[in-house]
Amino acid sequence: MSRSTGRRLGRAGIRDVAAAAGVSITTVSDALNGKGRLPDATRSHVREVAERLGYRPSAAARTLRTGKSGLLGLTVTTYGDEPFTFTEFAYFAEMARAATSAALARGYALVILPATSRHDVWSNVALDGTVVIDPADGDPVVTELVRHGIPVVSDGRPGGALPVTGWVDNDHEAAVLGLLDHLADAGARRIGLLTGNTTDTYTRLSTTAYLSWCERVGQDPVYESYPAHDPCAGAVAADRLLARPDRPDAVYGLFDPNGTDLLAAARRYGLRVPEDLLLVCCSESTVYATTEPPITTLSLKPRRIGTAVVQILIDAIEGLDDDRPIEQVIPTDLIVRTSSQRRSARTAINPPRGPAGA
Amino acid sequence: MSRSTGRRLGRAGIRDVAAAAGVSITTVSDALNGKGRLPDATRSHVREVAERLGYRPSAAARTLRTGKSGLLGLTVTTYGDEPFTFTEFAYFAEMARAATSAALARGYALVILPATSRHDVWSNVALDGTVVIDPADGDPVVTELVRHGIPVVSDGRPGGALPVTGWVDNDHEAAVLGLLDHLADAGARRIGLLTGNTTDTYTRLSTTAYLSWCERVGQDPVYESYPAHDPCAGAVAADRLLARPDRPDAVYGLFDPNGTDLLAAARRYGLRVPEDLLLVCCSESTVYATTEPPITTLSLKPRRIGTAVVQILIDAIEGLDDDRPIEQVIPTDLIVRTSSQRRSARTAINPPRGPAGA
DNA sequence: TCACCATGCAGAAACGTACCTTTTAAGAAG
DNA sequence: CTTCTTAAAAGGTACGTTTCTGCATGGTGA
Repeated sequence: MSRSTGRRLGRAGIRDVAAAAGVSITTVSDALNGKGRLPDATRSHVREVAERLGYRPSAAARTLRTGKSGLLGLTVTTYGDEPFTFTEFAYFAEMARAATSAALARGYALVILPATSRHDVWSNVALDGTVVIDPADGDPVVTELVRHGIPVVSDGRPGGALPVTGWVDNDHEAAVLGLLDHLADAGARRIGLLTGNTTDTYTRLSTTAYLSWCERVGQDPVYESYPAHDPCAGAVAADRLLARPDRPDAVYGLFDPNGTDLLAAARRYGLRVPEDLLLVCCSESTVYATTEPPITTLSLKPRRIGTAVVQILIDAIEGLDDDRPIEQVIPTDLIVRTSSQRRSARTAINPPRGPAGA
Repeated sequence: MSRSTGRRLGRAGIRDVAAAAGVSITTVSDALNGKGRLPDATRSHVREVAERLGYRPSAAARTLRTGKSGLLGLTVTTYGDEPFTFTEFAYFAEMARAATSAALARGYALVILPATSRHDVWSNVALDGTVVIDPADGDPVVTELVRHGIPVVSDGRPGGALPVTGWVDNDHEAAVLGLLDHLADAGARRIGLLTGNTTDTYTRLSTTAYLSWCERVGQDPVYESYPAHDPCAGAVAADRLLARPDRPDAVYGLFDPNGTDLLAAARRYGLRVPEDLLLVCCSESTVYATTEPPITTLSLKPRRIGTAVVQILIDAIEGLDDDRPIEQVIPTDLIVRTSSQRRSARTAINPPRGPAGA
């Protein structure tokens, strides 16, 4: 009845465009989507009419029809008790940014979703695939998604035989070993570790790599751990580490804020960096380039990871699986600054030197 | 034909649940959505069957039918030439995090979208509403959305008579004036400003507030500006500012990294903070609590802003407009630390809390 | 006994699009 | 003139829900 003439109060639909252009619905659809075989005259005419009516195709209808929504989930698992720690550290922010850019470049958009969510939120959005950051072993959400045929690519090697479509990760063991060697080369005799008591893959692999390195070189492990989600706990743990009787002469901090925390702690104990204490910290933040002294950092290259994860995911969605390897290891980057460079790597470890004049 | 028996290869639909449960589609829908009038026996039976079949309602179909997708856009305008500077600073990360949490708590999810995007990405996702961070005057995307009846709430007072549904912002002028007064109280005679040459509202308002303050107290303005999207330019500009013949004895940096940049520049010129130079910086980062010395920061309270923006938006979507004011001003928070406290101002405010002896 | 009503459920019409199939028109080849 | 080929466009169905309307049934008050 009121079909061909006036829309009630909603947006203009494809029918209205067809009526206004004097063609059929099929023609409009084909003209707008560049399909079918239509003369350019018809095509441009339809386009013009659609533009004039302010026609915008219904994403829901298109998704229903085609089965593709153009949406990718971005899932962040929670650390500790925090309800939702998205972008808790610079790493996540950078990674999410790169993933968003990469997705957009291929016509997809990212939907931010928490790993531990009520079922309904996940059901209410049609996802073509999902990126999972650091999934827990046997994550029920991931299992469910894969069971329903939705591709899942994880940032971080999945544990517990999680059936993901692919993953991207750093070689954390190699990174830690290389970093510890670097500190030892700079003259460190006893290297300490500031780590988290969380069970995520990154923390676990890094810590075990540290322990195995210690065993290899015959050093007693010296480490303090703390709940990574508590910002204050890091400073306290840093203090604890430097207060130990077996105080280390070099420290590696696994988390982003550890660098400034350790620097502050060193100051409180009157330890000079790098003369009395070598410092390295895993961080993506640029502040460590301008601290006093600048601190050596290990970058996990979140941008490359975010990009790679999305590429693999979209390839899987579009059936181009053979393009790229399903598993990718991104090299880390040790940015060496003053805090890990002892002036004389070979001479006495603690030469009494006054501060260089201005 | 092959309708009631076997789904071809896709997911189980509501029809399959109805058939398996021996009821009608209507009954399944009502049972699962808690509508209609059904005895609890039927309801639980249907739920059980649906669970057994692994039934997940199609979000696309539901959206098409109801007109509500449960998705909110989160739009970030670009700074300078950068293609997409999401979470360039800690502010965005925190704000996005809070917005995501708030949305999730009310059953919505956020879709990250760039302000300057190809049309098709915006068309491909059904949005119930959109959050826009710091929209440009007369932003075409915003105009288009509003014209299509989609609620838009902005973070930042919209300029150019942009027809948004609502907005949330700080009182930037008041914040800057209060901060400058604080520096003057601490003994500053000539306060400099490190600012950006971008045209966004925050930069503009803050800069003009600085200029009017200078005029009021009769001080010549001393400022340097730089392209805020270039990380290196900030350090250079900080250096420039302290190299001027009319060197300020206090500086306010508008952007997050300015604090460390200014601190590094001060060190290069042999200026002690706060003795020779008072420092304040607008930042959400926690690193400034542990720098040497700790730096006073102005927090814009991104979490409160993110939460408020989402609440207003969802209220508008659900027609609860009368609940909250459509425009909200969030107070800023000046976190006073050593860098802006001159000794003579009062006695020692911060007794050095060294760790109690080992 | 007869309305009458509440309860429990089923039928079927949308929602707006994409695409498969069919029709029409118009030349070209026989 | 017929038949074949091809371009151009129309018809109609399906995607999977929600929801309006309506049909039974059985108990209740008059």
